[in-house]
Amino acid sequence: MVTIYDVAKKTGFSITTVSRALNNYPDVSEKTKKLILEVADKMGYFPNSIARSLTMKKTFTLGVIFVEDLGIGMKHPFFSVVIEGFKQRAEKFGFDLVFINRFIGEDRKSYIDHAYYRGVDGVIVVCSHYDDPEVKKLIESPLPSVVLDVHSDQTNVIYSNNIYGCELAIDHLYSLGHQKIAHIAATDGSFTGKERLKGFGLALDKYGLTIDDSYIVNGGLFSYESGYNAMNRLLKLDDVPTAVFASSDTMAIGAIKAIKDAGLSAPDDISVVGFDDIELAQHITPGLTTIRQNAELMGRKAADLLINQINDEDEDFSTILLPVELIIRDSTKDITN
Amino acid sequence: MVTIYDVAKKTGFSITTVSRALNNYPDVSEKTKKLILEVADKMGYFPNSIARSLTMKKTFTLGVIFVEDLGIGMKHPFFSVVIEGFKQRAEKFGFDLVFINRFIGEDRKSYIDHAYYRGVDGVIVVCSHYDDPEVKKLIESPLPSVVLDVHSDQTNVIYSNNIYGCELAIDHLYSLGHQKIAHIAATDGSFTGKERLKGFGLALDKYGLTIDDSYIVNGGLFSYESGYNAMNRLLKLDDVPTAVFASSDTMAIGAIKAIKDAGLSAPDDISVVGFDDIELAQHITPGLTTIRQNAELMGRKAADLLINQINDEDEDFSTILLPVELIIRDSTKDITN
DNA sequence: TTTGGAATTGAGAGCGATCTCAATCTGCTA
DNA sequence: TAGCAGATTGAGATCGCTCTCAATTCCAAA
Repeated sequence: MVTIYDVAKKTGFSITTVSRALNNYPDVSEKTKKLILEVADKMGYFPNSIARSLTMKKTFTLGVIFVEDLGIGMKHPFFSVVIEGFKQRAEKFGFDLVFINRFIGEDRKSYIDHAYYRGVDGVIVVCSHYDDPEVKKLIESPLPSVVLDVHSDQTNVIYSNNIYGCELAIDHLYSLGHQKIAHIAATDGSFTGKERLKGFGLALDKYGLTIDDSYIVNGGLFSYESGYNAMNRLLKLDDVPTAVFASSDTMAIGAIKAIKDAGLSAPDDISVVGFDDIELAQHITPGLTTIRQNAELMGRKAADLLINQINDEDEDFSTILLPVELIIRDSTKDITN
Repeated sequence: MVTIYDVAKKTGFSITTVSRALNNYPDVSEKTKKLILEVADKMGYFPNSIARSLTMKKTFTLGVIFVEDLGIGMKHPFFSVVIEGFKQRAEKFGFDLVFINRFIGEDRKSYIDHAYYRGVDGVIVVCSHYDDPEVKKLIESPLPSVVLDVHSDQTNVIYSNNIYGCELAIDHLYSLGHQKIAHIAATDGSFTGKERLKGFGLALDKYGLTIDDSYIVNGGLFSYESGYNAMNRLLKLDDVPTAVFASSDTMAIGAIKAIKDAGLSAPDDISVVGFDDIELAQHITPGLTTIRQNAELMGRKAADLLINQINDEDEDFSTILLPVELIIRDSTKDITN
């Protein structure tokens, strides 16, 4: 590795001057700057980020904290898209991504300790629980952060307009003649699950539909199995609903499977609406009608917000509400005639 | 941030001794070690990885290099699973993952420059092209590396038994009575694409089936669209094949779509076999018959190999061939009766 | 009580950069 | 030609840690 010392020796200037030239400071004469840059380039010099970080107390790395119960990590169909958007944007600004876990070496630590240990300039927290104490600690810490799918005044947050998304879903089902609409809720303590449950209630209210408790089934986690099991419970009801709104696409896909396994058809017997519009939604049969969240945009916005916060220390915290969109495919059906 | 100096001052020992105690060196008395550890813990001390890296020339980070033409990055249905396996394993050994791109700040650099800039201890190269010059440079460099889906004697490599996988696929189709078997090849310059094309040829040979050139369609990239377009070309043939073996699941799924769009059915008119067994494969209709690669295992093995290489500098390079498995679902059909 | 080797501890250099402050070098004015 | 401001350049500290080598302490054997 060629260091700044090597360049200094070769050019005859001091390391100070070399450093200045390399960083394009104004107080170096054009002539020497040109010379130094040339030599540095010829020698194949590039800075050592570690050494630089030590003095500057800035690493140009962003931490990714991925809290989730499913244990699927990067395989998550929605959040992997978010991360990719985040990554591409962050890289534009020269930031690299580091995954933050709860360990330092082999010792169990908190996320925040690990983030400080690595010296990341900021973190994005993905898929967090509403009241995870570690996330709370992190949000309240001075470390710049942006948190997805949580509401807070103490940091930057981004989430989709879940409430409106639910309204769109119910509007759609209602317009198709459905009145017996059930909800497969995610009650894993996530903000998203709560919001969508709330949005479901509000939307039913809008049409004066009564909310039958037995029509709200606790799906637990946002998983295929949860959706499958929840749907089976709905199918056992005396008065089976004609439509189901699931809190996520994964759940909806599980629900459709349960409907098929019961010898019924979606959408002929039961219409199903999901939430997220993951890649899979368009490929399954029937194509899943769902509420699209713009995952890529979520990632990009998160990067922008976080980097702004890092650069302007006293920037106020922002809350960004992203638009959602109804995507009509084949899992919902008009039952008016 | 509490540093080693703070702990030294508090305990009255020198930083040398504190460092030793913290790192569990044998040449500190039990008494002082215990005291130092206690105080450090009470003060909330943990090491600064940056400073440590600067002296040790080791960062305990692994670089992830994700070269692919599709631009989908972490959304890749197969490689995101590999990365997740790699990540979980690496974390067990105290390594964090950093994504390596081709930039340093805003300047275009090579992957290897970036890797050195970040000081990663090793890199995993995913989804690389057979003869990408940058990947080649990296493989030949002294930086420990493990490369997936490439063959090389100059570094550690891991890939699935593609040839055998093809044999399994053709065995299956042949046993169902198919003789007119086409291949949607990936000719994007990937090792995998080449191997599978070769494996396809070998398997046909085994049954003495002639290889009709028009039955081998150049799919280009491993993408849904490639599969779709390639299938359309096959459908235009005078003698349409009864079975298609696609070089990847994504392509196979695109092919099935093309078959449907042509008013035909998979598997009733044309049987389709994929390769990879991505998550989607089990959820689409018809469920995709495919050759399963163990992506998670691939990631884990990669981590083990890489970390071994890092720890034992003069370890020989390994080539690991992973087993594959035929997964029969509904996209293939017996046509003997 | 010496003594010598092992155990324990500490001083100081070094990792590769940035940054402050001081020194030197310009060129222009008086 | 002296003086001075502004432009260039450099010396040395610093970031937080590890590591080498030297110094000190300890304790059992002589």
